[in-house]
Amino acid sequence: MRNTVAKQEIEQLITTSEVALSPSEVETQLDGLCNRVTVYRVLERLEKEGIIHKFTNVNGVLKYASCHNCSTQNKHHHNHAHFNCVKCGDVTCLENVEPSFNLPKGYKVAEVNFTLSGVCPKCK
Amino acid sequence: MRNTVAKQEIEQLITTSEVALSPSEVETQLDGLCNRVTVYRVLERLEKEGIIHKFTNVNGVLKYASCHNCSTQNKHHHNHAHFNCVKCGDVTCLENVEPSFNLPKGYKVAEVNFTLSGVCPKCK
DNA sequence: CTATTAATGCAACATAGTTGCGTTTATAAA
DNA sequence: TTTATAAACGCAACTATGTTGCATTAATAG
Repeated sequence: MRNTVAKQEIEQLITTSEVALSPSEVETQLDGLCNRVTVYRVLERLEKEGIIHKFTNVNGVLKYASCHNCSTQNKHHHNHAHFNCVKCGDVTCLENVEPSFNLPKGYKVAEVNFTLSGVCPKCK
Repeated sequence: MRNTVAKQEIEQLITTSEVALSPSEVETQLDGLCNRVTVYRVLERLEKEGIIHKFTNVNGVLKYASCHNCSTQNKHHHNHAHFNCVKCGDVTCLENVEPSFNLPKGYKVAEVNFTLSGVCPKCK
């Protein structure tokens, strides 16, 4: 992947952000640095490279966040929980929260999307 | 809520369906019985009445499914898992699968969205 | 410095969901 | 049974989100 200006800026934005960002939020924060389509494409590529991960919030909105732990492990996985605050709207990774569950036989799980909504500590 | 034709048909569709349905899937199956906007509005009302529940699949697509267990309990809750098969595309309720997890202090959970993707027993 | 091709911008399109408003119709009351 | 009322509906228009094709630009290897 080429080291373009758009890639640098978007990667920095996501990795330094406290909260997960949607493509349109990224676009807004870039303030015209690049085209809307480029935002989608760069985010897609960053995710393929394993630099960031994606998931959907409780409303079905696509969100991206950076990985902090996964790079140190053998296998990348993003099965941790995400929290969607209904007051401030922030979506954050709860990297240490992994759900446990018992599936019926016959199901083969590839991905886990575990998003909680409610009130975060800041808004409490 | 008035007992309209659209309400009857959509309620029956959702409750008899083996899989969760999106608004557009409902619209297709109704085959012109009512307007697209009506589908959204009826689904919304059915959900408010607690007859059906909604959630988003792994791709962020809104899905509706009927409640089988919750009406017999004191409190309605839809914290069970949903399974999204990547082969057939079906999204089904796993009504008996509830995730357990340990949240950090300060978070107050209102809703749980727990969607697994992978291969279902039929497609295995 | 040059060639290659990844990356971008633009325009156009597709899908999903929402809103306002005039009309229809289920339901309760006369 | 008829009538009044407001819920429910249809239509049109709009916003947001995401995608695709293609010509142009620019990062990088040689």
